[in-house]
Amino acid sequence: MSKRSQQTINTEQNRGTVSVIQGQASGATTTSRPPGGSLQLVPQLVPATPAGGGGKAKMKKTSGDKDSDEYRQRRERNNLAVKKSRMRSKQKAQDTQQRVNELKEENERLEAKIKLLSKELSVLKDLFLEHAHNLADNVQAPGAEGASPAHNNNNNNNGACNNNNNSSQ
Amino acid sequence: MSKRSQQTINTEQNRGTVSVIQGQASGATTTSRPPGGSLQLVPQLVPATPAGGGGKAKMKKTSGDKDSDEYRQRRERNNLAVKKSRMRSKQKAQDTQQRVNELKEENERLEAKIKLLSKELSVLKDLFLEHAHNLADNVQAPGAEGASPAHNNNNNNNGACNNNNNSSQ
DNA sequence: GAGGATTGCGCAATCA
DNA sequence: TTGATTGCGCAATCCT
Repeated sequence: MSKRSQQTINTEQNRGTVSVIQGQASGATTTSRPPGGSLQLVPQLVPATPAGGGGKAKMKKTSGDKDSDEYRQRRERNNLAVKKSRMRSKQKAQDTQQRVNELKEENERLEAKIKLLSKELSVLKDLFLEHAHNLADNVQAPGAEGASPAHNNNNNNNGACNNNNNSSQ
Repeated sequence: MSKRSQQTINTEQNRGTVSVIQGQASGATTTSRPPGGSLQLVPQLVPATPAGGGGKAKMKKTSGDKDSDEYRQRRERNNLAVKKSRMRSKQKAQDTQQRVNELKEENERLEAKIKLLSKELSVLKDLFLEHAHNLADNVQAPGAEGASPAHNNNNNNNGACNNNNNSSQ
């Protein structure tokens, strides 16, 4: 992650573009007060013109700082890249949000289905239980011969297997 | 929306304006730049006046453009607000992503549950069907004993176990 | 090592 | 008026 940025609000052609880098002073939030002449903390200056010596900074077109053709080209390309990147980033965020919505819907559908299945299951189980009871009752009555609850049922049951399952919600 | 912020592209005009890289503190942001010299310390004032050319430089402390005290204060506050806003934005995006993950997990759980319930239901239904068939068989062939493979149900019940399984969807 | 992709940051316009 | 958002450009990195 980058940290330092420096924005030079300046302009081309002024040969004096300088960037100052200031170390971070945490906590200092005060408004900068122009001190009479005392220097503040550590601001380090970085001369923007690497040109050697105090003379003329003469940058070639292909390497000059700031106003060279190449610089502008690079900046422009970067600006483009930045735009593109941000666009995609934004798009992605949007997609993610959409995904959340879809998943939420899906979840609701699934929950509903679970509810339905559960109800169905419950009904069937009840049916079974009821039936089993009936069998048991009827088995007890006649002369038992080692009747097991599940098999060999002499079931005289007259109907009584009614169950209404209306899964209503 | 905003469009033209000229930070750098503005051409000519201020000739000494320098920008500072400030870490985070709001402190000194201004700089002056003696044209040619090597900079070592940072005077806090901004020497270059933006209104160099034809305008009148009239900067009061409380309304001047660019270098006024108030301006700096406003900028600083805004920078702070921007940071805050971006932080929140980023946090939100992160949360959204997290939400997606959670929902995905939840979905899987639900799907698994559905699968389980479906299986259970299917088993019960089969059981039911089998039973029903047995009953039918025994009703049809009362004379025979030990006709059905699994159960030996002597069930006089006339079928009639009505099961409504409305499985919709 | 050149060049696109990201990212943090400050500015300014705009919203609320 | 003031904080919150948002688009934009710059520069430092990151990543190919």
